[in-house]
Amino acid sequence: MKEGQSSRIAQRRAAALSGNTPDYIAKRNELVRVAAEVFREKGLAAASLNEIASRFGTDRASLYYYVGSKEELFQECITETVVLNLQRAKAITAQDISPREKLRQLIAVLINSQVEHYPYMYVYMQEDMLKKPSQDTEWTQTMVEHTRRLERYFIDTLKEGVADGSFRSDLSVTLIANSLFGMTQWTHRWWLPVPGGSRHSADDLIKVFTTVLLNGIEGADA
Amino acid sequence: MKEGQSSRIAQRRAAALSGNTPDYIAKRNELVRVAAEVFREKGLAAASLNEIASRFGTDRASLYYYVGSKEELFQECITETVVLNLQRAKAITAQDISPREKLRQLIAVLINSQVEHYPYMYVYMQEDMLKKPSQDTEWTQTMVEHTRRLERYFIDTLKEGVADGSFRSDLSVTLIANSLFGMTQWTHRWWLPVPGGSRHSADDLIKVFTTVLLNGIEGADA
DNA sequence: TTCGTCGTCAACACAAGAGTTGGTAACGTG
DNA sequence: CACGTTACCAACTCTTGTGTTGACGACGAA
Repeated sequence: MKEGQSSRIAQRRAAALSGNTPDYIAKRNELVRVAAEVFREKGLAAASLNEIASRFGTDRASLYYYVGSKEELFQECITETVVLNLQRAKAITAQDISPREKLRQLIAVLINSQVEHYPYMYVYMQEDMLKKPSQDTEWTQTMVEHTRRLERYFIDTLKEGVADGSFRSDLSVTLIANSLFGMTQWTHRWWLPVPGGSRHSADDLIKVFTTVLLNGIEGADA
Repeated sequence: MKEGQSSRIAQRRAAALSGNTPDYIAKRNELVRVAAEVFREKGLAAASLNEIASRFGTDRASLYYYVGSKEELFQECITETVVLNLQRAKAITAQDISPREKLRQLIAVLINSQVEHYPYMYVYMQEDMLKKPSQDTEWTQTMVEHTRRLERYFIDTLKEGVADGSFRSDLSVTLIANSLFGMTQWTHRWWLPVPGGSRHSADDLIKVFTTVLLNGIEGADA
């Protein structure tokens, strides 16, 4: 398919999309949801449109009535959640509360976003954005930028805590931030945020992560 | 290719392998090294034998003189390192030292293995073993088993520390172990263990991870 | 020099998957 | 009931990638 042209199915898709009918939108969202599940299970490359279509209860060709390409489907899975997380982090750091409380809330954002948008965030975690300098599309750029900004909120909060004496100053804030991301993001490998998926709740994770990070496991029983 | 049969190239490969010539072994190892790099950059599914062969400086068909399949190549990248880690963890926990010191050494094992066997461990990190219940091969089973055993050494050490009062008892040791794995394994996303790859050394990471985990960031400057 | 094996590769067969086409059946609306 | 829209799909093309074949030059040993 050439640059400016669009296939017939693309035209009909555009028409349906601009028509703004609730049914169409709803079904498209449902498709994205199903796709995200498959992406999570298989990874981007190994997930086939055949399987997605099958689980969606329709034919592979029909997917193109809702979405232009596999890549678009993947991107749909991610963008919304990332942007939302960014907004939340911004709101949290803007509050007039202690760095410790900010950090607690920031950690909660990461964990909760996995619950709320399950399985969207899983997809994002698995596909390494930094690993794709080759595909230097505008979308990729934006996502990398968003990730950096999110990281920034954590680092700024840590620095704030170091400045006011809440946090010790002999450890690199960058390394601490990465420790923190490690704890929270790695959950995608062992924790299923669905009822019955794990014997630990989201609150359990938030409690342990914040406790370990803020107080360490050496403290006396609280 | 049918079950018991083997292609001609497979026969010649077997012959070369049993011949035990140092040159052949060395070149095969070099191939595995190159393949691991590509796997790390692209992921298993997206890495093509074409690219691996190209970087290896030969034709794709020639790869089959050294290795039977893409999957075999992938498995070669992983097994050795995992087994070595397991041995080290066993030796560490068998020592007559404090749980704290055991934990410190265990963390060092994880980080150092990333340095020594870079980029092998990266590959292992990216391909989720637990995500492959479909391909229930013997090798997969073994790897899952090894992973569990490694986890066991960490959990046992944590329990030991809880028992002797070194560690607080109100946090799930499972969750703590997973926090710890998160910190260390997530490094594959932001840290390059090569000279000039990062401004943080392996020892920097080990120090911060152990400090954060054992003492927490709230302690006074040590 | 002759012969074998070593490492290589051009060329092929085969499979899987992405994206497109040109329809069609169903269904609501005039 | 006629008609347009909606959602769908059988069947195709095209691309990419894996694994195999058969042969060929190089090089060392007899």
